[in-house]
Amino acid sequence: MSTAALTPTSYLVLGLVAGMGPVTPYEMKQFVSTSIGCFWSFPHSQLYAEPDRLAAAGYVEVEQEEAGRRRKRYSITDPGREALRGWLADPVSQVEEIRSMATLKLFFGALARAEDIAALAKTQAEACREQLDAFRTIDETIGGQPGFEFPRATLQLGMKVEQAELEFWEGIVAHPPGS
Amino acid sequence: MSTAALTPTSYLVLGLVAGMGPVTPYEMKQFVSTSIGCFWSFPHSQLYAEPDRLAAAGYVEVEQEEAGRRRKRYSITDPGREALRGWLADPVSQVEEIRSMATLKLFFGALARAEDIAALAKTQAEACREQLDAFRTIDETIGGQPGFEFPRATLQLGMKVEQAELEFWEGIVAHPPGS
DNA sequence: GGGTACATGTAATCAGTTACATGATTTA
DNA sequence: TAAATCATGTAACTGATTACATGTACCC
Repeated sequence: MSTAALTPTSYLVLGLVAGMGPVTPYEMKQFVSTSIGCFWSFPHSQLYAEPDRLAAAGYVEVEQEEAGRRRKRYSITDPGREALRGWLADPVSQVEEIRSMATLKLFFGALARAEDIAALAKTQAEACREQLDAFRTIDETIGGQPGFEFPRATLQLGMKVEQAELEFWEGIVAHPPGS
Repeated sequence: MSTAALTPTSYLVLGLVAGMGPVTPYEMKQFVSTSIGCFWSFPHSQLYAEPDRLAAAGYVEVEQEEAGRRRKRYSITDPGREALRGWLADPVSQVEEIRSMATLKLFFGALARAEDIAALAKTQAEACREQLDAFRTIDETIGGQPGFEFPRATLQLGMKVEQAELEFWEGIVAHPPGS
């Protein structure tokens, strides 16, 4: 039971275990791919490594199947529930950085050829449109299903941000900087 | 001269060296803190480690002062310029994920107390407002200075995204999900 | 001339990614 | 029953962060 600080990934997994009940890494993987994965993706190997780290810290319990695939199934413990509660009760006072390659390239636009920047902006605008469509599809699929209000809210955020970025890149296409 | 793939940080440093001419890590640090740092921050130790990695790959040259602080000063080479050009000419077809702790907490909102989510939303809205103000101040400082059109454009993106996030969190404050 | 802030770097650690590898189940 | 694919993991690597450590210049 170490006291090592938990990472965002830790809380993500802890939240999944808390919300999904006794669960295997693969079940989490399935769920992630159609939900959180939209705004916080990671390789499935994390879903095998992190639960064991959480178990070592006493935040989850593991039970392994005796036969067949010998799956490991994780459940949250009281300390885990408490840690999750504490994390959720601590509001985030920082805003996240954009940190995108596209923005980085735009920043160095003066070193690029004008047509490269134009292509960048067009490609990004198109990517934003596709992402926006994908979000809308998911949003319609979820619909008004009870119990999904919060995931749905994050989707709304994704759409708002994507819309803003789309407008920005369209603006760059229409009026390239330094011209 | 290795062929290891360059990371985003590599290109960031390469772009700085290309744009600033023969430059020391500290000078890059100074510049970053008032520009790229807004949307892509990192510890200064990277500005000491990465140039040496780039030098090993032949993308930059290093010259060390003989006396005093024995600073290392880096300049871009022809292969480096070519690598940077190639990178800039390759449009980015993916959009970046949100990947923020605040969004993660909102996603798991059903496991939190209602007042925690309210506090989260209020705190985030306030943080967005402050960030927006900071961006506006920088924007006014840069003003219409020639040669800063591209960095300024990235600032515009930051403001658009921040504005969208602000509206979103204000919406959560006004109408909490699942109520 | 001593303290303080600025400037410059190194070392150790580690989370996250990449790549690999194998077992179980389905389907044709 | 062969092959494909689904499911489940492990091992190695490494970029990024954290923490440490020291040197230099300036100011009172």
